Amino acid sequence: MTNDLFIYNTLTRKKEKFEPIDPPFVGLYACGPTVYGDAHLGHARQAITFDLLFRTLRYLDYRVRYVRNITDVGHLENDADEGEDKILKKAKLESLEPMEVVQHFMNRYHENMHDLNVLPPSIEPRASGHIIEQQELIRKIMEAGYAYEVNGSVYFDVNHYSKSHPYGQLSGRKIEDLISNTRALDGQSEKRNALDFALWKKADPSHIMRWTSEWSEGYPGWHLECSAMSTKYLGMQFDIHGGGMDLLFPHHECEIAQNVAGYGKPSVKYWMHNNMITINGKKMGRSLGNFITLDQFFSGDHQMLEQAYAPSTIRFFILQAHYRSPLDFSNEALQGSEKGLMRMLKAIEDLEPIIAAASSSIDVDDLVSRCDKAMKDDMNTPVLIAHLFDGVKWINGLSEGRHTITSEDLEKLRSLYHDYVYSVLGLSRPEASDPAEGITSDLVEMILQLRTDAKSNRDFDTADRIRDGLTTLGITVKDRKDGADWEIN
RNA sequence: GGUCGGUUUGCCGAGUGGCUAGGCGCUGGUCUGCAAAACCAGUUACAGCGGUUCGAAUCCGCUACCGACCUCCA
Repeated sequence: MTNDLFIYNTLTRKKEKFEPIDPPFVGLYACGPTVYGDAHLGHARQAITFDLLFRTLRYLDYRVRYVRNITDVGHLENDADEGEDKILKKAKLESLEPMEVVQHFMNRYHENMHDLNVLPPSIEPRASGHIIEQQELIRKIMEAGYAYEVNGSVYFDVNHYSKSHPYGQLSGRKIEDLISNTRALDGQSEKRNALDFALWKKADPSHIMRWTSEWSEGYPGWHLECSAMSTKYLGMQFDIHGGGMDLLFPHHECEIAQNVAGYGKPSVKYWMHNNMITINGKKMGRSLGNFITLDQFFSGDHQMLEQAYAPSTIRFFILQAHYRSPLDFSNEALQGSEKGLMRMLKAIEDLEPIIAAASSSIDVDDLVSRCDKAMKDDMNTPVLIAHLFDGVKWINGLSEGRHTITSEDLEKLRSLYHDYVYSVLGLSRPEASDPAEGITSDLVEMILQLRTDAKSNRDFDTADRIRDGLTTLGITVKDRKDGADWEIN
């Protein structure tokens, strides 16, 4: 089995063999959320995609430093807004300190990520904590001659830069097309060219989030933080930079330009982008207002949701599509994922009591290598999951005596599911967190024992009355040969 | 308008020039006092029209429709 992982590099538009700059170390950076609102399904996809990559790389024995930032400053509403950023706008609205808003939504984001079994990154830097580094980078870019100051604001000179460097390579754009298609917005008169983007913005008097600098009291432009923080923690050259496809242009394109202008060469070897979640065929996003937050999914409290969905169901739903394909939300699809996940998890539990035999009637090695191949093919989780479901059929066959397995193969099969389902895919059985759950459980067990006794006395009236009573309470009884299982609906 | 991508069976979604993706649903069956659950089996599609090929859903062209980005966005 080789260790060759292939990943799709947006920069070259090809799947490439992953070769770290300094093996076994891997530097991974992914653009995290802007914390001015609750996280929605799209944020989950971004986080899960790069969590999956983080887990996959670790599974392949790489030593990974994963940096995922928190944007807590500097995202301009648009250039015409003259100094009011999103954080600040929300803060005014709710009469809170900007940092309080940031803290609030950051905490909630962390809770959501925990629920989704997204591992904490190695470092989670915040833009507001790296103003010095960002200013440093602005100076470097100015020294190199690729930025200019106007009225206390500093802009990147895209036109000048593009004369000696390719601009638009990552997003596949041509500078001429960009020039002819860029909308002329109000308040851009300061810029030499409509394509130029802000590195530093002078704050207007009403703007409370501000820092001092040699140019003005102001705040950094929104592309700058990722350039500054990624290189601070991962070095001038690092392996992988990820984010949502919607960040490709202009955000990541600008990042490349900033790094080349400031540091002399590009910093990122592989660019990876996850696709969007759609809802009724349209991208789910804050700006469109058509999003469903993760909390709403978990509670079922949204008009479009027919029920609550467990975090692991959401995770499985996302992993059942390839990260570069769009994924359309629907209740039907989510319910399908819920059922499928339960079936998979049940099979893994059923793996435990299986007893080994002298020979195997199933080809475990083949299954292992198919799974391995799927995962190393640009993290093809839908195919991996399809293979794992093939194995589920085998496990059921083993449980029912239709298949046999040697102890060696059984061990392989158990680690296969443990490694892929739990460690790499990061799936888990939805756990009951209600403290009353334990007592409920004991009570139901006790009642069911009475019913089993009644059944063995052929007192089916009593048995049925007990079952009907439990059904009314929302407890489904599932008879086995030697008793009964149950679940709360 | 420009750039890029997509259109797969009831739904969600993989994939490849010739060989059953998978899940859900549905249908049938096994098990069961009955039911449910579980398990097993069945369920063969690739927008339209041309072309290349022994053979295309898979390659090429055109058409239709959809989406993303071009302004903050995961």
